Amino acid sequence: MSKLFVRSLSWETNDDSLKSKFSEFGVLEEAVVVKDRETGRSRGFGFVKYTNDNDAKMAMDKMDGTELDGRTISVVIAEDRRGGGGGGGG
DNA sequence: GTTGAGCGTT
Repeated sequence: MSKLFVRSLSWETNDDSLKSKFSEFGVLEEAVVVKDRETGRSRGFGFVKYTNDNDAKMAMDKMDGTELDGRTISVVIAEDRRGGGGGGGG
């Protein structure tokens, strides 16, 4: 499993816009843009998960530093924040 | 009608 954390996203960037762009580097298992739960606006960052670890690194290396919707985005390996990790912590 | 560092929700 390879999850990527996209930062510096434009306010107009949506899940579809993000996917449409990253989908060119590999098959996206999930591409979503974190938005405010109240208003629903984009918080400026999103997540992208690839079905292949290689594709993830490719996109991360390729997309990172590029421009999206007019804003230079940053792509980095996202950490597993949600979920305490199956099997209980040690 | 706004804002700008960061790791989300079923």
